[in-house]
Amino acid sequence: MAKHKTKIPQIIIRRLPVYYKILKQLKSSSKDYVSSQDLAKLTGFSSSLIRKDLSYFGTFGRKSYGYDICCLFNQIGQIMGFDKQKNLIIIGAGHLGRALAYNRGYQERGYNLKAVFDKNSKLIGEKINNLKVRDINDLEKYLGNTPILVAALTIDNNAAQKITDRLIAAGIKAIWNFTNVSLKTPAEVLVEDQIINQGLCHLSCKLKQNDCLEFH
Amino acid sequence: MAKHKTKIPQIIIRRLPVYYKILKQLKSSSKDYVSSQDLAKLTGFSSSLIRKDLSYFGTFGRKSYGYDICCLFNQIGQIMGFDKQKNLIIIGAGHLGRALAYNRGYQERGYNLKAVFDKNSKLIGEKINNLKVRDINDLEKYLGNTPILVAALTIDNNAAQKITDRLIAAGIKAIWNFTNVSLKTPAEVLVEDQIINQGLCHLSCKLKQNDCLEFH
DNA sequence: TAGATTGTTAATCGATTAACAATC
DNA sequence: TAGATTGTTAATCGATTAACAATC
Repeated sequence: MAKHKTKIPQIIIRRLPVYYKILKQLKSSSKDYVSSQDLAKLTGFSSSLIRKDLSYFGTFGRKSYGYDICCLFNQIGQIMGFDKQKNLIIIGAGHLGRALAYNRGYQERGYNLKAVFDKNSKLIGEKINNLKVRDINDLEKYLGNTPILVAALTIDNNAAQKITDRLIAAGIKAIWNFTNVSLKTPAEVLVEDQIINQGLCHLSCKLKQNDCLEFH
Repeated sequence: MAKHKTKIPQIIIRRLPVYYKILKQLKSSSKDYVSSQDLAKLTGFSSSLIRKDLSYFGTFGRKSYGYDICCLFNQIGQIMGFDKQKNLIIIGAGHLGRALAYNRGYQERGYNLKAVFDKNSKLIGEKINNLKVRDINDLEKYLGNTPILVAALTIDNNAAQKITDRLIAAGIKAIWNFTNVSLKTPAEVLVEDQIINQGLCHLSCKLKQNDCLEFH
């Protein structure tokens, strides 16, 4: 796989999971190769764009055959770093934290869910998907003993920045942020905002444009 | 508010919720006006882009003052259709469906959560956030009696397309899709894919670029 | 071979930024 | 008034598409 000194454009990063998902489906089909035209039909992107995206990382295709499905799947997995193990914790054992604890899809992407934390003493000790809920007061102690890269934040908005500061002080490298707070972090700490309600905003906006909102 | 015959570009639609969120925060501050420069600092977009975006919908600003915070907040809410009531149901009372049932943020955007459905007889009748879980077999009957615009889909992948077909046959106009399936729908039915694991993909990709994955 | 399909270049399209007249 | 800030135009930048030589 070609290594790049320059950063991968954000816009390509956003398409990689789409390719990955389609290729995963194709893996269980009888075909070995897929052309950029086939991928265009399945992704909605143009075949030209797909070839351009893929050529950004190296030359994966075989002229007149297309792309080896398994090979490309693995390559894209590697480009996204799925072959590297990443330990993950969840902060907040509420409804959303709980749903995340049951999320499938960690392993496939190289994530290991290691712990769930909460401040509510009624929840501490409870088992969620075989993980004991830990006391948030033990956060620093835990992080001192276990190398954790990523923390999912599913807590109240008003506690978000405080916990973020503690996580960063304890060496966390990335935050998967489900709160509505725009977290302040040093440049080297990654934040991925996962705003659930954004989907509702987009739908509302598009429903309005389709004139579906007039008589409701 | 200026009405447009042409569609709002997707890229602007994606920024509207960001403006909305920031303006909501500003509303509870002591200021009445906000300049495009202030908004630039808060959103990360350039002031030029912000003025351009807003001018797309009309002229909201006041030269030398900036934008009236409350007025702009309401305008953007209207542009996104938040002033119109939209009934919503959730299909699937698993961990994710449950989390969605407890989601705050519906009302503010004009959504009313009306019902939760599941196929599991053990769950049917249970109360989730004051909503009784209904039998999926009663879906058509229910939709025949109650006008519902949007359905959130939090069910198994292998049931997703089948339920989608039933929802569309019963008149649903938009699907908030939490499954991993690329749903096939008629052009006039909106689908908003909310792929939870996409955030994990992006984080992994960026961690790799920051060389955080080497020794884990 | 003839047909298919890649990888890449050049052309096009669209989005962002810079700049500034208008004006509060 | 002088300073601030919008709304808008023109310039720039970046992303997508079209086209095609290379080649399997």
